[in-house]
Amino acid sequence: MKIATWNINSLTVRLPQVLEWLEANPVDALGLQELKLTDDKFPHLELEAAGYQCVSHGQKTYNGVAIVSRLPISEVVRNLPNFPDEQARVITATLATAQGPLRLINAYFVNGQAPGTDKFAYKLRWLAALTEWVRSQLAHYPRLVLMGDFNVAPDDRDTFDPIGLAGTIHHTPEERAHFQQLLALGLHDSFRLFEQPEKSFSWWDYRMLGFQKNRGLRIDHILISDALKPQASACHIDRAPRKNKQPSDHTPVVLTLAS
DNA sequence: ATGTCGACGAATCGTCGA
Repeated sequence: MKIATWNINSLTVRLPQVLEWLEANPVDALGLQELKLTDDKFPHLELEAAGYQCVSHGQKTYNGVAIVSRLPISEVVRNLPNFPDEQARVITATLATAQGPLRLINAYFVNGQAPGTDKFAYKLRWLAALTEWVRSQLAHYPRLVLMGDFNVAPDDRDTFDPIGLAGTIHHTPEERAHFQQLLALGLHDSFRLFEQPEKSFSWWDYRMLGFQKNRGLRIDHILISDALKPQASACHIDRAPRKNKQPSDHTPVVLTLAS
């Protein structure tokens, strides 16, 4: 089975690309981030016609996440129960797979703007709350996936300019320590379980020909629990959608689990 | 620093967030 994550930067604008991508890449589950629409505007009919059930946690203008799945969805939790938040950033659900229940946490991590700002402080508080949520979920669901737009480049391989961008947002020691704390819960960065091309990125700035120059970051991740690790057979970044005429600034990451 | 997007409210652009 295949599971993917994609920050689509407005589902209103990108729905045709999502449908096109799913047709070419019929994954079992897709986590979306930055819907930028409310739940009443979520395009259930169009995705159902493509064979997918969806659960969403949206809001107007900003943020918003959804799980799009061919597998039955249950036990949906919106946002972090331990962290009251007006921003819609997390949706957690159970997928009924042939191997049993799989707990899927799909998140749009806080951007954080810059170290020293209020937004950065919010990012660190949010990260701490997320870690506790993942810890508690792992205790109940050994088969667990945490994926989404992490807004963290875990190490120097994950940025086009490790020296020039050292200490800036996505690259700070605090953010990277939080990423390591997530791994310490018993999770694995599935992308790094396999040999990958150098300079593999999942996001490129719209400005200054970022994609054309491959000035990007790897900030979209799929973390899998110890129990799922033996099943993982591949993980790759699909750069193709970034070449579309009106692309998202992010591109999908796809995990393959052997049955 | 920002050369790009997208949403929004109020206009036919300015502001915010990323």
